[in-house]
Amino acid sequence: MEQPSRLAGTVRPGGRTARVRAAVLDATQDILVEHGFHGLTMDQVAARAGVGKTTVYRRWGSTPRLVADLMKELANQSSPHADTGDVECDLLANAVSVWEAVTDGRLGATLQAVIAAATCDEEAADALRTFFARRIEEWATVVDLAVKRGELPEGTDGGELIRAISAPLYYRLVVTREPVTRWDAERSVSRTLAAARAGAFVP
Amino acid sequence: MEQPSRLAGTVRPGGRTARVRAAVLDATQDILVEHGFHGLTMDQVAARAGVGKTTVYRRWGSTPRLVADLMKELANQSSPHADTGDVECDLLANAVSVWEAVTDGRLGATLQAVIAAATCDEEAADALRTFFARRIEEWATVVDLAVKRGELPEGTDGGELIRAISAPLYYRLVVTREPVTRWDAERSVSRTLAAARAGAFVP
DNA sequence: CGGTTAACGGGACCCCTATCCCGTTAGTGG
DNA sequence: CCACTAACGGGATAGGGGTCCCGTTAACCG
Repeated sequence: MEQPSRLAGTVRPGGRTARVRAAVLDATQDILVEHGFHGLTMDQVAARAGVGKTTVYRRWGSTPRLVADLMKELANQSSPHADTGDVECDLLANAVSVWEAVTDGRLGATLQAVIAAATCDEEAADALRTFFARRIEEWATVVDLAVKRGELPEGTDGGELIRAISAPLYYRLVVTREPVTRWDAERSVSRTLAAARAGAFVP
Repeated sequence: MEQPSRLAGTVRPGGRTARVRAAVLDATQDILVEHGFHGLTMDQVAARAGVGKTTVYRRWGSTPRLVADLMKELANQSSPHADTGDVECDLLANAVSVWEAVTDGRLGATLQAVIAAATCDEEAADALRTFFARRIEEWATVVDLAVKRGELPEGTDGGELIRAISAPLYYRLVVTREPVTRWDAERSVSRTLAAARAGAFVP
């Protein structure tokens, strides 16, 4: 149930271990797409990945921790954003990437699974917090640059602005469960930008 | 597993049935507060409510449907909002009521449970959609009144404005899992209002 | 290339949860 | 007040997910 102790003996991160990890994480994502988080069992993951059930339990312990590990893996594949020199373009790129992530079957299913897992597992919640903290921080830089260029008021809080852009999209996805369209992404950008230009993001 | 057929024979909504329903829903909420949705089992609900396990299965069938029913019950207790004659006041009241709902142990636990249940059960998802659709519609009226008074631009979309106010709060609660404060509620109002005054909510 | 041992795999076991059967209780209508 | 039956309750059963034990495999190191 615990991650195996790394204190006694030597670690072996070599070939087989890495192969097993990849197979298990892949199988997990497949099952999430097909059955969602509620339909994810250690049993199925093991069978699908072609590994022993015991192995999955030993290394991950539970489905929430499995999903948390998957999220950490995806967090590392974070694609760097473009900096076009125009805030509206940059922020639209951000909103659209959120929309795509949420719409895309594979990534969307994983995101929703982590959100579900986070409600019952602190490790999954941490993975989620870390993931978004990093994403927000990355995108906040384009706001800072826009402030330097004079496109937005001095002192505009970049992190809060980025949050404000994706919030309506996730709100529709998870809370009100309304369809999320590209149109929603575009409107969120223009609305948030209107508030920002009016100085609403300056504390 | 199905709701018992109401076609053959007579329905008996009288004393005992209503008492059982109330006891079960109460027990459900208690368990949600203590253990969350993942720790909710039909067994515990039955035991806690002091009713037969069979009864709970017969009338609700699963925990997501139990939670969905609880949500419908709470939706009917929807408290009407005040209309102070000042948009900012009204919207602040809205944001604060969301903040309180999310912060309050009992209601907050239930809300998060329904959100979790909605990811794996269509009935729970429906309950959620219905609940929010109604709430949004109710509060949208204060926006319409403000437009009539000339406080906001003609054509402002009330529903979207209300969504925009609560979105950041739920976003923090469910997605980024950051703490939600009254300060967040206040900022959300002022930012959304700034965008609205700039005409960002006029299609 | 061969010994050492971390890591994996198969299968038996166990507990918890869902389901079923049937006897009992108590609303309902006359 | 009585017959009727919808709805409830207890207990026995079964199925599936999780745990454990121990033999096997293959990475690491000299």
